[in-house]
Formats: sequence, C-alpha cells, structure tokens
Amino acid sequence: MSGGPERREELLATAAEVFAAQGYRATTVRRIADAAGILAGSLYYHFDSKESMVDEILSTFLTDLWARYDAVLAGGLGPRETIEALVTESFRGIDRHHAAVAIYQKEARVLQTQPRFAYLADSQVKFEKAWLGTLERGVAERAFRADLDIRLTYRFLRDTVWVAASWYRPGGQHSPEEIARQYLSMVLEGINLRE
Amino acid sequence: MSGGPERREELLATAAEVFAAQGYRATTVRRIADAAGILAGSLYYHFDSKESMVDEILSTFLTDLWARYDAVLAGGLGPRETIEALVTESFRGIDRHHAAVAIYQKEARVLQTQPRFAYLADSQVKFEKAWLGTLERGVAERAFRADLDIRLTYRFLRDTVWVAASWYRPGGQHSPEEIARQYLSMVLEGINLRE
Amino acid sequence: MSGGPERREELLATAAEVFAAQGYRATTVRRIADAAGILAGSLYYHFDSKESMVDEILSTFLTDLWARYDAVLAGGLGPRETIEALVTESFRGIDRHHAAVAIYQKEARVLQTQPRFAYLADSQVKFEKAWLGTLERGVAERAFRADLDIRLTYRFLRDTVWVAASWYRPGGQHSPEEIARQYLSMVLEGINLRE
Amino acid sequence: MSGGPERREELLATAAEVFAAQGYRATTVRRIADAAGILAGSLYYHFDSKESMVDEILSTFLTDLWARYDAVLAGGLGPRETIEALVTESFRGIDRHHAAVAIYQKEARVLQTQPRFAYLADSQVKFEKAWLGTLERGVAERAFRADLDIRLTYRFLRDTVWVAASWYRPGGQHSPEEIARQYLSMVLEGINLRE
DNA sequence: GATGAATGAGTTTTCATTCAT
DNA sequence: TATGAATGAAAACTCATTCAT
Repeated sequence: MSGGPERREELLATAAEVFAAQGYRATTVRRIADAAGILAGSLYYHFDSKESMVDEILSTFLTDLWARYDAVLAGGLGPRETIEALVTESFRGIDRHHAAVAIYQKEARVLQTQPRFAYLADSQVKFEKAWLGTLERGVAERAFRADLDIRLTYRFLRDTVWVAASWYRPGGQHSPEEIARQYLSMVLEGINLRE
Repeated sequence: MSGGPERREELLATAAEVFAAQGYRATTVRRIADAAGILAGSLYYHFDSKESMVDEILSTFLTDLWARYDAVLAGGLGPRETIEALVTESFRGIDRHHAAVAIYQKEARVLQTQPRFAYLADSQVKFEKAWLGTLERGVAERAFRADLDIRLTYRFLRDTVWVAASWYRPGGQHSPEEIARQYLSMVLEGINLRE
Repeated sequence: MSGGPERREELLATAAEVFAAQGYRATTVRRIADAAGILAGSLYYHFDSKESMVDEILSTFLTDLWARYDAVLAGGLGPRETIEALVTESFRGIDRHHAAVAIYQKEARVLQTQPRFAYLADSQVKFEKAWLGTLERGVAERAFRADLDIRLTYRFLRDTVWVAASWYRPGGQHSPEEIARQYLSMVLEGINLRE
Repeated sequence: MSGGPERREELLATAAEVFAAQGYRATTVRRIADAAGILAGSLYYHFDSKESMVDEILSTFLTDLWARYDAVLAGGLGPRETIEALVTESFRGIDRHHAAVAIYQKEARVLQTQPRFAYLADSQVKFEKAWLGTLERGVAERAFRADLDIRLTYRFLRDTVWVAASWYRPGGQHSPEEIARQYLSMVLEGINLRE
C-alpha cells in the first residue's frame, strides 16, 4: 500500500494512538491491526512484538526531545530563560508527539523496571538534573524565591507540564507556544491578582 | 461473600497497592493473592471479580473525598479560601488513599466508559463545576488574575494536585498540609522572586 | 483427579511419551493436553511452558543416570568391568526413562545451544571424560586393543548404546541386562566366529 | 519453477544443512532463505513447499544409496564381504550426503507416516531384508557367531553406522573408507585384546 | 528471479473465573 | 475460609504460503 520505512511509521503512529487511548496493556495487537486495516499477524512482519512497538514509539520521542533540550541547555541562558525555554520545548514535544507523551506518562514507571526500557530511567535522571540544577541556579542568582522546597517545586513543574498531554489535542485552539506562555505566567507570577 | 470486614479491607488495601504499582490491567489476580498470602481462587470468596475490587477501592475513596469537598463548598468561604481548602483536602485525600488516587489517575479515563463506573465521570463533572465556579468567582471578585485562560488554569491546578499521588508516600517528610501550603504558595504567588 | 506432585509426574510422563513419539517441535501443547485428558491451558497450572516440560523430563533423567554412573566410577573397577557396568547402567536407564532417552537423542544437540539447557552439554563432556578415560586405561592395561582410534571407538560405543532407545520398549522380551550382555558380547568379542 | 538446476541444487544443499542443524520442524523457511541470501517468499519460485524440499533431499540421497547397495548385493559376495561392502558404501553415503543422512536419522520415523514419504518405509524394509538376510546367511555358513540374537545384532549394526552422520564432517581427518575399516574391525573382531 | 507486504491458520501462553473438597 | 485443579476465552506470536510488482 506504500513502501519502505513510511509504512512502518504509519503503523507506529496508529499504534501510538491506540496505546494512548486505551493503555498499553489494555490494547490488543488485534486492535492496532484493525485500526491499521490489516490482520494482527501482519504486524509481525514489521515489528518483533507489541513491546518493540512501544519501545520504538517512546525512544523516538525521547531522542527528539533530548536533541532540543540539549540545545537549550547548551545555550548559556539565565535560569529564568532556561526554564522558559525548557517548558516551551516540552509543550512543543507534546504537540509533535502527543500520543507518545501520553503513553510515557502512563506507562513509563512500570516499563522502566525492564532492562529493555532502562533508557526511560536514564532520561528521568537526566531530566531531573537539568531542571533541579536550573532551579537551584535561579535561587542562587536571586531569580526565584528561596523559601520553597526545591524538590517539591521541581515535581510540580515537571508534572504539570507533562500531564497536559492527557488533555492536549494538536490542532486545538491554543498553540503549544501559547499554552507554554500561559503556563509560565501562572507558575512564575502566580494566579493571585497583584495590586 | 462476607468474611469479617477487616479481612476484606486488608485484601482491598493489598489489591490497591498492587494496582497502583503495576496498573490495573497488568495486575493479575494471582499477584494480588500472592501479596495477600493466599491462592488466587480464594479471593473469590471475598469478591465477585477483579473489577469489583477496583470498583470498591475507587468508590470508597471518592465517597470520602466528596464528603469533605462538600463540607468545604458549603462553608461559605471566599474564592481564595475555597481554593486553599479544596487543595488542602485533596492532599489529605492523597495521604489517606494514596493507592486509590494513583489508580484513579491512571485508570479513570478508560474505566469511565463502562456503565458500572459512570460515577467516575459524574465525579469529574462535579469536580470541574466546583473548581471552575470558584475560579470564575475569584476573577469576578478580583481575587485572581483576569488575563489567564480559566479552563487552562483549572486543568493545571487539577492535574498538579492529583499527580502528586504518583510520588507521594504517606509518612514521608512533608505532611499533606505542608505540601498543600507550598503548592498553594507557588501557584498563588508564583515562583519568581519579587522585590 | 489426584493430588500433589504425582499429578505433575503423571503429566510429565504423558508429555515425554508424546515428545518421544512426535518430536519436541512437532508436538503441540494441545496434543499433550489431549493425551492427558485436560485442556491445553490447564497444563500451565502445572508448568511454566512447553520448554520447562522437556527441561524437567531431561534433567530428571540425567540426574538419575549420573547418580548411577558416579557410583560405578567410584567403585574402583578395572577398565573392562567399568565399561560393562556403564553399559549395563545405560540400558537400565533406557529401561526406566525410555521416552526421556529418545527425546535426549533427538533434541539434545539443538537444545544444548540454549543457556537453560547448558547442563546437557556439561553432561556430554562428563560422559565423554568417563568413557574415554576408561578406554584409555583399558588400552594401557592391555585389556583393550591398541590399534583402534580411541575417539572413534568411543563414539561407536556411545551411540550404539543410546540409539537403542529408539526401538527399545520396556516390558519387551529382552530385559535391559540381557540387552547389555548381548551388546557387550558383540562389542568386546566381535561378531566373527572364532575357531 | 525451473530456474537452472544449479541454483535449485545450491538451494537444496543450503536447506539440507539447515534442516540437519536445526531439525526439520524447527527450521523456518525464512531461515533457509536467510542462509541462501534471499527472502523467504523467493524460495517459492523454486519449490512448491518446505515439504517438497525435504522430499527431494531425502529421495535424492536414497536413490543414490540404493544404486550402490544394489550393486553390492548383486555382486555374489560371501556374507562377511557383503557386510563389509555395505558398511563401506554406507559410510561413503554419509560422506556424500551427510546432511541428508542426518535429516533421515532424525525425521524419517515421523515423516514415514505421510503417504508422500512412503518410500522411506519401503527403503527401511528393503534395508532390513538385505542386512538380516546377510547376517543369517553368515551364521548358517559359520562366518558369524550363532549365539547372538540376530535382530538385536542387526539393530546395533544399522544404528551405529548411521548415527555416525551426527558427528561426521566431510573433509575431516578420517576418510569414509578408514572409518568403515575401523568400524568393521571393532564389530567383527571386538575391542578386547586377544592373546 | 526476487522483493515486500500481506494472509490465515494454528500454536503457545495468559488469566479471570469456577468449583469440588 | 481456603486449596488445588481445572475451564474457556482471548491474547500474543509464528510461519508456510501467496501474490502484485
């Protein structure tokens, strides 16, 4: 029906949607195949296993994300600008890979325990280092408040960004940049009205 | 199908931990039984089905939570105080039912589609009404900023609160009230340092 | 239908017969279950996998065999008597485990390559050492002819003994001891008539 | 379905090696194709089915073998010389068709039951007649010992000869004739040292 | 001659559930 | 209350084979 690696990517995109909607475990290979218009067995011409499908979906997403994160972190920005850039890239990541992010959110913790998915844990660690480091720098440079527990703050930031994947639909009324802007405004300035 | 309500609750608590750790679909009845020190078949003396276990876990949690939410909402507080009280009760709910909350976070969207779990959707709706209403009232009464998209703000608030269940461990170094305080401070005042 | 480990052994005996008759790969789990009078899925209450069935069949056989070989080798017999005793024990092993031996003959070479079945290769090595050592001792002590290639002789002895499993049926007209006697007579004295 | 008889034979030789190494059932068509450097589907340009590949491999071998056996049997030799010639031709057969012989050893019993492979059973019967007849003649003519069970002796002879295929590698240090010589010496004279 | 993608039947395995004891 | 042994339906996966290009 097409040729080469595009077919593979088509199928992966289909699988990602179904995984995101139903959950990895609850998704049957047959359901993916139905969605792709082929028989279940035919998927095994393209992929070794259901597991290798999520694997490819998640690793593709993380590879892309880290390329952008690394560019930001290498940019020599101040702490506030770094946080702003990381948040913006995160929402862009959700925009480009929203199914993968939804899967990541729901399944990473369990998948992580398998050696094959060790890279999920690695990414988590790297992620934490980048955010925590930036927050600490921001406190030291008097950009951010010093009275908040920094690990708690990190967790709140991290989670709110990514949970957005659970309701975000690409092509909706807010662009990822707009969502990032509003999110940053809320988190940096607070929702209280100042007089 | 009776069997001492204590034993039943013990088993439910065990089941909740396993569901929270592995995911509902990925959890086998045998695993729960193992964790409880009995054989899989023996669980069926206490419960009709695996489904009725999650059902009981989730409905118990929601019943408890809404008793407290309703008390807050009936209290005639101003918008800011209402938000503060709801957030505090939410973190207390995570403290008392952390496994149930984790299950709720991961599984509600899929379970909701079954008639048996319609109450999950109902709760969602009620929840949204309470929060959105309070936020709108806050904007009208000039307690909160008017320049933020209110649905977006609601989603951020809601998600960050509940996602905490994924890392919160009861008996840790922060009490639920302390976490609520820090969370509210961040969200209301922002993390930027003011001069 | 019975209880405890006997059921397991019954099922293993059934599986061994089918494996021996049809070959390991050609045997479906359903066929074993049919032969046992249960459904295919029910086998998994007793065993992890088809593979673990062969594993248990083969390792049980080898454990038993080596207990007897080791007793012989520790007995301080001369080379001829050692060979006689090993051959006799081998035919007794075929008598007690004829299905396992048939499976071993046909499948060991391929199974060996899997880590799980490394003990098959280990056994092979130990076996070779025992036989080769005894033959060499026999040549040195002038019990056996010196003009034969000793590895070739070893292979002939080894193979003929075990291939017997492919036609041997327990309870037939020859006892294992009688077969051993005839085999030894042929191999030690030759089939030529002496005058 | 033509395609130059050389290509066909190349592919058959490849298939025979894989069948011999992995077993017929355990060998996938894809594995054969991999070994041949083509895709699985492409094999079907040359052959009707996997089954027709073994068929051709085995029947080619048996046709060749029987041409030589028949020549020996028509040669009017005495019993001892007949046995010697048959054994020698057998080892030559292993040398020329070692993969086919290995397949024959492992798979014949099961394949035989299919009508298509009836010729395997026929060959077996003819083989048994030739050997048993010669042994009986040898006993009658006082060339061989009379005190051995003749069917048992036949089985031992037959099996040891053919099992050699499982370890024999063409081009090794012993020629087939040398192996035949040693084998005959052992079997005719025994391994005991005579004084 | 060969490829790439699929089919479809069958195989192993999983697992919630049942039930006699 | 619990066990041990099963059932049965569905899931993941395998693989010989087909066929348009």
